[in-house]
Amino acid sequence: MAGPPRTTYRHGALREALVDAGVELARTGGPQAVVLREATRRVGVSANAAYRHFSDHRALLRAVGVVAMAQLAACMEQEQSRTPPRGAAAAARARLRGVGAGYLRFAREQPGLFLTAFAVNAEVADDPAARGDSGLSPLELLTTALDGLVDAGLLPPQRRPDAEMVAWSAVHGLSMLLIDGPLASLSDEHADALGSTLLDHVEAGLLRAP
Amino acid sequence: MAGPPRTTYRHGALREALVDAGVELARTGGPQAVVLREATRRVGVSANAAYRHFSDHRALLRAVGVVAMAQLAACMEQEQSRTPPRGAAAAARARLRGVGAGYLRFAREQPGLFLTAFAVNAEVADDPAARGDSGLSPLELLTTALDGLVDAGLLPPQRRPDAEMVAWSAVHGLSMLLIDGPLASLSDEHADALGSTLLDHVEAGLLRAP
DNA sequence: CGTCAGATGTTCACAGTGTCCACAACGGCT
DNA sequence: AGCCGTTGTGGACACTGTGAACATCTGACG
Repeated sequence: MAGPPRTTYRHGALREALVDAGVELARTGGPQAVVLREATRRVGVSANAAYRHFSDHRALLRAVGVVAMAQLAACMEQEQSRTPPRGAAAAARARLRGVGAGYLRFAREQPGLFLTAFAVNAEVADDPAARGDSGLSPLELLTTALDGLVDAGLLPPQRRPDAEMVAWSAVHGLSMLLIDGPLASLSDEHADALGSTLLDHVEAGLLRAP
Repeated sequence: MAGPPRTTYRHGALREALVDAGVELARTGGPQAVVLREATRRVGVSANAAYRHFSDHRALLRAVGVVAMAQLAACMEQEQSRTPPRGAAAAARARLRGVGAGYLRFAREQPGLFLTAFAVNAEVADDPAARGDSGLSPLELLTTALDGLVDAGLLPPQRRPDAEMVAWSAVHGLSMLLIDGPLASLSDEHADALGSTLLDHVEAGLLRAP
């Protein structure tokens, strides 16, 4: 007499499923598109079910942001391991370059996720899950790369303080301008070239004059 | 016998009033806070009245963004006229510095408006109203300053291409990081110092080595 | 093995938002 | 005076986030 047993009960991984749905929404539509009800709809669950796993709509957005931040870190690491360096100094430079290149690439290839990561940046930055395979957050990857440059004797110690903020500002700003700023209509080639130029400038501003 | 004559009819400047209300909302709450119904409520008019002047909620937001962009330009101009320069070369440098300092100051002092201006950046950038007193948009102010540096012999012509994007990226990125990024909790003093350091780096990266 | 508490999902409900449509008032035109 | 386009109103709808009460499942404990 009882109806068919509900398949939605005890989903088992509702939280992950909702985050996945949210990530997909963010990927295609940015932070604005990650709407709680739509995520539950995609998972096939009632809207309020989400409230058993997230206190808030914002909590869901934050969880999506954490995933996005982790993917950013992964993208940076992937770019770092692209060209195996030879020589300690070259390796240190390549690691910084990888940080910047990965950042820019992620912003171009996944603008929705990129924006989502930074829409909740302050609340996500130090989440233990917002890390890449190496266990480092994007900021830590940058910091590590800069420390490596100091160790290699390429970055004068007196220029080390706040260097991450200067470098980060540059790539972050360019990313924003490329995503929906005045540079949004640039071709991929020009955008790549501009990214390269920008990274050159950053290095020029930081590294010890040869 | 007819009811009291309506004061809301033929408002005369409803569009401006709605934009003003929207600006106030954006100022205190950022782009998210500029909600159409609240703006009409503040003006004392029915919600649908807005649709006689804006096709869309987004159109209202865009109008607010234009005002914000104009205020950004004004802030930059104000900073430029702060310290009267002596000597052509120093004047050229001061103009670039003013561009960057004004940008950073506006982002710190009016984060809501700053974010609103860039929330709709692509649709606002070339609006004729998004200008300061000099009639120049923020980007044009920067371009002009850089051209001035070339004329003054301080910026090597081969480094001129894309220089605005490099410079803009730096200040824009720092602004974002200061507003709701990992630098949001910085004291004003530290933020100012960091801004100064960043502008130093930008200049160092651009200008001809002495 | 039966029962009961807590976890998890559902339904109902409400306020708030953007937006559409039909209507009303005003004011300048002929 | 009379008409018509402009501007504002009222009501309605779909959608969102969110709270409260209810239902169902599951694991722990007797």
